[in-house]
Amino acid sequence: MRSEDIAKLAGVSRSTVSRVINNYPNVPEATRAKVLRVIEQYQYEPNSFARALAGKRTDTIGLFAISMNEKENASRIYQNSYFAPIVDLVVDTANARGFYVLIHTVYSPEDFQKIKQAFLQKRIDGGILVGTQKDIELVRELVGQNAPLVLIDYDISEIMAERLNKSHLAVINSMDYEGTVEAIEYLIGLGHREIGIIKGRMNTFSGRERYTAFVNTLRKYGLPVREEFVLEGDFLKETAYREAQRLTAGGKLPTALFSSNDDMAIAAMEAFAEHGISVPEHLSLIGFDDVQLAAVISPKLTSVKLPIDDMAKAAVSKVIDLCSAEEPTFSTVSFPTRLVVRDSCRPPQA
Amino acid sequence: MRSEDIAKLAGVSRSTVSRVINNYPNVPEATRAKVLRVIEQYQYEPNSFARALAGKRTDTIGLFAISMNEKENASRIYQNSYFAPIVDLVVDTANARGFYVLIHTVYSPEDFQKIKQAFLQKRIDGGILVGTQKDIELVRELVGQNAPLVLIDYDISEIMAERLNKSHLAVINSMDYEGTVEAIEYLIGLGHREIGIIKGRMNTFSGRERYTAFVNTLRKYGLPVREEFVLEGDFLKETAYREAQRLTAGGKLPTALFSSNDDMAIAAMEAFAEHGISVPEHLSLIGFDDVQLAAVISPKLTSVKLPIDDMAKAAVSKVIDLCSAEEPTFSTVSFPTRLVVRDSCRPPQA
DNA sequence: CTGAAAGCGCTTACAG
DNA sequence: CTGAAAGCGCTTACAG
Repeated sequence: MRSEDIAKLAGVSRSTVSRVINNYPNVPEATRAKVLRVIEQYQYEPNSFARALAGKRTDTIGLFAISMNEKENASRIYQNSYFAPIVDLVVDTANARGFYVLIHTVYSPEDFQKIKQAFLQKRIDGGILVGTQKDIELVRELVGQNAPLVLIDYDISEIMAERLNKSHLAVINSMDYEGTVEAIEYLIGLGHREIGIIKGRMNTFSGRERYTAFVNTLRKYGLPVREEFVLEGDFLKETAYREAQRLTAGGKLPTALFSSNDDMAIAAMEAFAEHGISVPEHLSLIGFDDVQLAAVISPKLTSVKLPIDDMAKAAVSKVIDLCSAEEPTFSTVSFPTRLVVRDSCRPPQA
Repeated sequence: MRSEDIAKLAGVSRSTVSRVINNYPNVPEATRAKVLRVIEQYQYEPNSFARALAGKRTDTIGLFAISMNEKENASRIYQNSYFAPIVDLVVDTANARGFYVLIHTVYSPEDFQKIKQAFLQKRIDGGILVGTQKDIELVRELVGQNAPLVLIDYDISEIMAERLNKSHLAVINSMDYEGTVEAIEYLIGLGHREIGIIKGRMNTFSGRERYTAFVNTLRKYGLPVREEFVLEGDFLKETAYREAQRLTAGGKLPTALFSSNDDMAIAAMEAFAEHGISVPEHLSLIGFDDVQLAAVISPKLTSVKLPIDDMAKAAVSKVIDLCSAEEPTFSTVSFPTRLVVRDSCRPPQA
């Protein structure tokens, strides 16, 4: 069934059928009704490729989850408490607004090509990038294609520096700096003076922000940043587990530990438990993200809530807006975080 | 950059460019190299819509997660321990095989139209359906379009009855019946004679299978199926929590409870805990699916492992195969389950 | 208000 | 081995 068939059946031309489908104003109600009746009767749907080829939008957006180096281990997208909700919310929001979403995971630099291809092949109207390693080169390339692009968790200063801010581009962030400050101040308020950190990925905006905020806050209160209490991390459980082991082996423990995300906090907690160090009795622990599990494990984890709902929804709104925007625009939003106090922190033992 | 431009640059015709792109054999190595060089130089990618329109495949498959009535509550796709891994694995497997995946969630009967549209609009080469409510009418309609279709968790006898088995259709199941039998026999072996169940969704093949297997196994061993120990359920936490409350309120408890999935088992465990009933001391509890959380909570949940990896991968392989199949074919696979014994079961108290 | 025609960027018989 | 031409199913100026 093609538009031509509908046209014949309705006794009009293809042009008119097209006008009805696209809801153009210049067609009399009678004609419209007649055509619509035939369309419904035959359950006609215009071929999306022909439409797109003839200049219409594809009504699909791309969602690219970048997760370098994570292919091998078990911790993948769906188990990643950060990606999973984003995927879900993006799909839902887009669907509700009549868009399809093409989803693709990027595990290696070669996979990046897939993102470019999706744009180049005109498969999508615009795209959302989330995850690590959104190098400025990639962003520049993508922006070069003039395709609407939304970046989740990205340092805007890079974009300003590259003068990319007059493109079809938007950046969605969370206020990680402020959230971390709140967390550290909470620990300090509890009386802690020996505070450690498990770092996140440093090739991530939020990872850097959380670390910087940690350091600055300690300094602000005149507390030392002790090297042996700074654990390397990459937002993944495995590394955090190993680092926590290493920390316990060192003999000396901080009285409180800030973990750059919940997944790592939970992994560290396991490592500690195995060495008879219990939270919060021996060590206060605070996470970031406020994933589902945080409220389920025992002790319940105190954490900084990431406004992931808002971020995902905003991302979809932004791409869709950008798709129909005439002029290049750059915009950026940061959503606030919030400290959720549970049972994993306590004043230090005397 | 269009194929015509490439053709000019390379000094050949569009036909030849097309032949090179599609890797046809009848083009001399020299010509191929020449064209390829230009293509790379300009980073040319053929417009996917034009290709599709001209008869090529779209190289994208659809993944439709059907989850009726779940929109309102918080338990959505990404938190659903069943959907989430499927989505992840399907995307990964498809991507690795060079396919894009269009993802769509279906929350209401109206949303079903979206599935049909995706096919009708020729957006996808084939589709995978997973979740509840895959009514035979929908399946029939979809099959009517002659589009490759893979159903995860579906009663094949319905398909046979409808004579749909000479279509581009495949069904992927798990051996839920056998898995349930194993679980119940394990409980019986432990000495339990008063065994209850939390039912799954009855509009789901696996839900029915698990229930039937439960009933049949009790009967087989001459044990009663006591109505008050049969709790209604829908695979979701909320309902299970409420039903568990109801059970405890009734005063009489079974000595063991089989839950049709882990999510409900965990919810029930919470409800019990609040009433001072602890697992496994007062009540043995066994789940189904073996989700991640099962090994994390305390007590660790004994569960029947669902071969979700195998299922998701097989689903992708199947759609892709069906896409290039000439003749209509029907096939079906069932992957075995496995009982994973942990700490939530114990012989009944004397 | 509405139709004929050109065009979107490919692929694929058809000739040669 | 390779090009000219038709065709895929739409949309959109252009006339009228």
